[in-house]
Formats: sequence, C-alpha cells, structure tokens
Amino acid sequence: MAAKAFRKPLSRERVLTAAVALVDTQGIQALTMRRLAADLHVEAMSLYYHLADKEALLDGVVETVVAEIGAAVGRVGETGGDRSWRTRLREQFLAARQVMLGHPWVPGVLSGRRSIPAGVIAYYDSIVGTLVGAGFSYHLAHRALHAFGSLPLGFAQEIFSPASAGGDVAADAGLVAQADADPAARAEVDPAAMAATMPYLTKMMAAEIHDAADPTLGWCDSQVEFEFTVNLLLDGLDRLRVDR
Amino acid sequence: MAAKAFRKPLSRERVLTAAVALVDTQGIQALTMRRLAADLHVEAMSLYYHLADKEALLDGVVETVVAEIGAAVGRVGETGGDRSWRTRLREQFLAARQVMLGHPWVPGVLSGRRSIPAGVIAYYDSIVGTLVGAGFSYHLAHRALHAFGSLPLGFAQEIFSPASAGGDVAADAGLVAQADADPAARAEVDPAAMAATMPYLTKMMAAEIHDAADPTLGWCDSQVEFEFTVNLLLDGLDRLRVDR
DNA sequence: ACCTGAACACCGTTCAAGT
DNA sequence: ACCTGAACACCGTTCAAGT
Repeated sequence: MAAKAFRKPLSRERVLTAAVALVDTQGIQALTMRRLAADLHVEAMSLYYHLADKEALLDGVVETVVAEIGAAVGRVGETGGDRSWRTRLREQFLAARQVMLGHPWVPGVLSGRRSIPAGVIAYYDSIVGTLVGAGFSYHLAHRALHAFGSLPLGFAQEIFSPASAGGDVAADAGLVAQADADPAARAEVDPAAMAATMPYLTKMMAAEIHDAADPTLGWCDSQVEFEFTVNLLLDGLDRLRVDR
Repeated sequence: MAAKAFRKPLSRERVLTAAVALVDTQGIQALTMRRLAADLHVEAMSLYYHLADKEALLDGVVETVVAEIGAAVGRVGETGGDRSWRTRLREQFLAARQVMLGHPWVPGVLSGRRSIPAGVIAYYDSIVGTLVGAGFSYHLAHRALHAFGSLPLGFAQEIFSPASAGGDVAADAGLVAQADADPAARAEVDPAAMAATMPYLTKMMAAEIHDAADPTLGWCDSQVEFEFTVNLLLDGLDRLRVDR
C-alpha cells in the first residue's frame, strides 16, 4: 500500500535510537518488543531481523548511550589548554554526567548486563592512558580504575535516590522509606518517630537544611555530591602517585 | 489429603527465604511467581495472600538480604577494643561484603528498586553516628554518605565484572568484551588487535600479571580492589575532617 | 484464614510464508 | 533482502470459589 512506500527501511541503528527514546520517555518497563515495534510502525517480529533477541536489544541500547558519552567526552578533549590530568578527568566525568542525566535508567540496565560494551573498554583505556601519562604506575592506574567505578560514565552508585527505575521520581524526595509490604519494617513519616528510628540522619537533615540558601530546593544536590566524590578520589590518588 | 497435613503454612518470611535461596542458586531470571510457588509446593496464586505483587516480592527479597547484612555488621560492632572510626567502618563494610558475596545479584536488583528498605536507612544512620562521633560535621558526614555509595552494603559499582547478572560468571574473566550484535563494535580476542584497540589496558594487564605471584589466579582481585577503594575514601575524608 | 482453578492480557520467540 | 501471521510457551494478575 501507499503508506508502506513512504517509510524508510528499518536498520539496527534506527531500532536502537527508537528504543532509547522510548525508554527515556516511558521508562524501562515500557521497552517490549511489541511496543518498540509499534513505535516504528512495524510488527514485533520484524525486529528480529535486525537484533538477535531482547538481550541484544538491551546491549545495543546501552552501547548507544555509551557512544553518546564517548562523543561528549571527546568534545571535552578537543578543548585546548594544558590542563592537569586531574582537571581533564574531572571534566570528562562531568561531561559524561550531563549525558547520563538524560538517561537515568542506564545504571539499572547496565548493572544487569553480562557483557561490557566495547565503547566502555575503549573509554577506560583512554583513562589509563591519561593516568600513566601523568606518572601513575600501571598498578596504581589499575586500582584507580576500580576505585572510579562508574564515575567516568557519569553516575555514582546512589543508594538514596534510585532514579534508575523509570517510575515516579516524586517519591524519593527525601530519605523517607516508601510504603512496604511489611508494616513493621516501614519507616514512619511521623517526624517524632523518624527522629527515633534515624536520629543522626534527622539531625543531619536539619543541619543541612539550615545551612542551605534555599531550604525548599531539596537537600541532596546530586551535582555537588558527584563532584565531591570525584574530587575526593582524584585527590587521594594524587597523593599515592609517584611523580616522575 | 495426607501430604497437605504435613506441610507448614506459608508466611511472608518463608516465601522471602525461599525466594532468596532460589535467586542465589538459579539466578534472578528464575524468580517468577510460578517457579517460586513450585519450590514451596504451592500454587502461584497463594503467594498473593502474603505479598501484594511481584514488586513487593522484590522489595522483600532485598530487605531480607539487608537484614542479613545488618546482623553481620552488628556482630562486628560487638567485638571489644577501642578502634578508630576508620577501622570500625572498614570492618563493617568488609563484613557486609562477606554477606554480599553470597548474593551477587543484589546490586542489580537494588538498582532497579524505587524504594529504599528501612533497614538500609537505619544502617546509614548508624554510620552518620560513627562519623559525627569522630568529629565530622554533619555537612561532611552527608558528603561522606554519598561518596561511600554502596560500599557500606558491601559492593562497589563494578563496571568490569558485573557478576550481578545471575548468568555465567565464567565469561567475565578479563577485560575482553563478550559477543555483541554488531561485529564492528566488538572488541577482538586476537591479542594483536586487542593491543591496537586498547593499548594501555593491554600494557596494564601485562604489568599486573607479571607482578602477581600466581598469574593464573586472574588479575582482578576484587577483595583487594574493594579494600583499596574503601581506604582511599576513608583516608581522604580523614584529611577533610575537623578534629575536635 | 488460607489456598486454588480458570481465565485474561501480555510477554519473548520460532517458523514457515509472503513480497 | 526484508517483513509478517499464526502459533507456542510462559509471564503477572484478578476473581470467584473452595476448605
């Protein structure tokens, strides 16, 4: 029919781009073969011509975001100036974070993957290059890589704000535990009970909110936390490094 | 019938214990309502009497492991001696890690959860208590919490060995990328090509394997990496802390 | 109070068949 | 070369019904 003639043929790339867009807007649980196919105006079975199975789809989706990070990090590298290794890595990690902010579901998906995208390996290779170029032994560079964890990819292991889950972000405004199947194990929203079950966190929140300029802005600024952690690690490594 | 009389009634706790055991042995993808019910010699629908839905099951499963960590960390606290805050936290994190080694799928599940188990909050609260007791400001304690990430729970964000996926662990022996749907993006296993696509990592591996006592043991000792990262953070925080 | 059978909507995937 | 229809096995979940 006529409509058919007007649509571009599918390709692995088009499928993956559509998949990333779908997850960005609808959350990870919306990523089904049938749903994705519908977005592409195609039958679910058509996808199998371009991707082996859903595992391959997930791998490809991660790979696509990693490529986007690689591009952003590359642009940082192009900027002139003879910055220190610390500044360069810091800028790279922060650039990666900017990309990651648009795909908050990636940490969750990545941690479930069994294979490492090739792009990730190339990226971490370049980091080792930066480190040894700055006088790191290969041994320390190796330790550094593990210590960095996912920071080079722009995200930290955040226990308290798992935005990874594509659900409602409104729920995790504070440190208050959400509804749980077992009433006995649930943290109370009642301030008095809260102070009883988590006395130090309560005082900490009070102190932080008092210090903050705008108390309504929320008390966990993840940008600040991210930069603090990056600097903490970079400073610590700098002290351990053997200058040449 | 007779068999029925011999089996204990179900309970939320029994269901969760069975669920953890199932995932430990069969992997996370084996955790289905029907499969879990079969393990308990019951119909799938019976589970809904004890758990609201599968989300509640996953929450409960995480909660169960967190409780196990809490118990292990508690035992560390009981040991006498006036150890420094650094030693105490280090021991706690390592104790948590011992528990986590038996449940390598937890990081993956936890990162997908939308709510934080109450036990996690209580645990992090006690960490804040340790920190402020050692002279930390609440502000620095807050930063420290975020910097720690998941280390207090006994695992690091491991990009290179995602054992989280309940699948085959044999595949992630090194830094070599697994099979990928796109041949062009796949890292080659051919050593020469490997050296070309990841020159620094290749040299790093060579240096590390040369230094290691037993080269066959594998070159990423996650216990050592874990302790290094913990110490790096604790040392860095110690320098930022205001002694009283 | 605790468990179940039948049924529903929705998955991923295969395979032979269309153009 | 690229896409599809029909079918299969397997999900989570509801609901009325059993004991």
